[in-house]
Amino acid sequence: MAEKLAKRASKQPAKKSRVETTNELGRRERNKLEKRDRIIAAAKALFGSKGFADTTTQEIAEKADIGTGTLFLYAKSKEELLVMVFSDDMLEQVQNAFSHLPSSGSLVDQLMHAFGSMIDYHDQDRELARALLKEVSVLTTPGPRKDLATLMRAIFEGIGEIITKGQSAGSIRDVADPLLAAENLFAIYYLALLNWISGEVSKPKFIKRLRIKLTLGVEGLIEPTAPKRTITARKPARKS
Amino acid sequence: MAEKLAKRASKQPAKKSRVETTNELGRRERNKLEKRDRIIAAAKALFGSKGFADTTTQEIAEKADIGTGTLFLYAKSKEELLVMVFSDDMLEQVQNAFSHLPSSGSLVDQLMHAFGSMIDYHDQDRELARALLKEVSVLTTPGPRKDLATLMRAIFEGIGEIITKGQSAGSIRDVADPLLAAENLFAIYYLALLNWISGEVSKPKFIKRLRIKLTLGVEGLIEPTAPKRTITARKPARKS
DNA sequence: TCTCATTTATGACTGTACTCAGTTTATGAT
DNA sequence: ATCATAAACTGAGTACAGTCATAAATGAGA
Repeated sequence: MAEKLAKRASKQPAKKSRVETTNELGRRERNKLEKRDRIIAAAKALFGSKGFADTTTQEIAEKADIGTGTLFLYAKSKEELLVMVFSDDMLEQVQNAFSHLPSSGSLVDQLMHAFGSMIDYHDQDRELARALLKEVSVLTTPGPRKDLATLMRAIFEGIGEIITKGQSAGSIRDVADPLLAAENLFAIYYLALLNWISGEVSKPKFIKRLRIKLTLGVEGLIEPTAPKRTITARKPARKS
Repeated sequence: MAEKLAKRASKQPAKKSRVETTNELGRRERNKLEKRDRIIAAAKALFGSKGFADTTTQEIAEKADIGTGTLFLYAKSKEELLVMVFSDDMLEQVQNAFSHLPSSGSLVDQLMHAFGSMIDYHDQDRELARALLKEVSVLTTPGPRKDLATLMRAIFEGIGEIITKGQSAGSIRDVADPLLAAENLFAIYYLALLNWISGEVSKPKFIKRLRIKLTLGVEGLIEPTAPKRTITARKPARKS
């Protein structure tokens, strides 16, 4: 749930300034928001029951009680609509995943808890997840781009926090930039997810393997006795 | 170049056994192969000149001198055709990237060389790369699946070899499974690539950041003084 | 209240990916 | 050669995402 009302509330509310009788939005904005909600609700319902591919934009428009063309004022394409519909959901899911972490357990355990929760989410509807991940992997339109950026920030901050906890507990190096490390660990998760959702491996196998990969990602590849780390990129002698 | 002739040569050549006048394939198979080549050539040319979105399947069929319907006997969809067309190219590119690695240079330097070469490849035509990566990220149909699997194996083996070299040189831990590590490092590359191709960051920034991320990935997050590594997943006390 | 400009909505229409019923072509057997 | 069977091909037709010219709704100013 949580419909996120005041989303694209306004570009410029122009100049209703001065007396401003109502703090609320004008009829225009209210209608638009309400219509947007109807569209999202209709699309979510249909995608859920018939699947993404088998749902036509006509059907969505009909169910949302708007004209066929109107739909495309709210989403530039069917795919963008898909992202629009589920980005709220996913954000909520992510916040949920990071909010009740097991206070005990290793760094990897904590990561697995968070990722596991996201995995379960996608596992609810594999077909939909496939369509969604495909769309989300390469985004060009600014609307969904922004939504995804928000989602990613939430994820990276969540992971970053786990890492920071590990740092203050002493098991994690301080030089490791938590945000950067978060991106790396997420990358490991994401690619494993894509592979899983594409259908080759079973869920338990995927999860087991993910844990091993994350462990390796956390521990690194270098010999513990090897020379100290260099966090800034180091340019070789010279060339080109 | 390199058209990879004997690809999907045959399922079961039935039973031309016995006398077998020609070691070569029958007219049927030859026609099919030749047609496939024409299709790939036509598609590649058109995608290159007009872009993926602006090329119609009609045009491709026309240029390949086949009927509109015939095209879809060779590729289930326009997207699958795209993957078909470029998976050969990419494999070649990858083999090239890993074949002349700088013999000197750190592990990260070597990785950057290989990935850099792939990045340049995608940089030739961003629009096409976007379409391709989007399609490749989530694959369901078996044809492209197999092609991608081949590609990935080549990549993982290439990276794996770099890692193995590092192991025998002593800087890399022996317990680290090279294949697993390769997957992790590739994941870091791939997500950065997706982010770049989606248009947010500039190429130099992307490359610089990638190097830092890979360095972090190689060095890991744990305090060098921390307890020894556990490569097998370790189950917590109990729960659920 | 009545303009009038601007924003939002609409559905008939268009372009195109993909299908399918019918046709052609190759092949092995006689 | 001739036939029977199966494999491969074909393009007219279909379904549907997305467009666009026109219409309705809204709100600001008079």
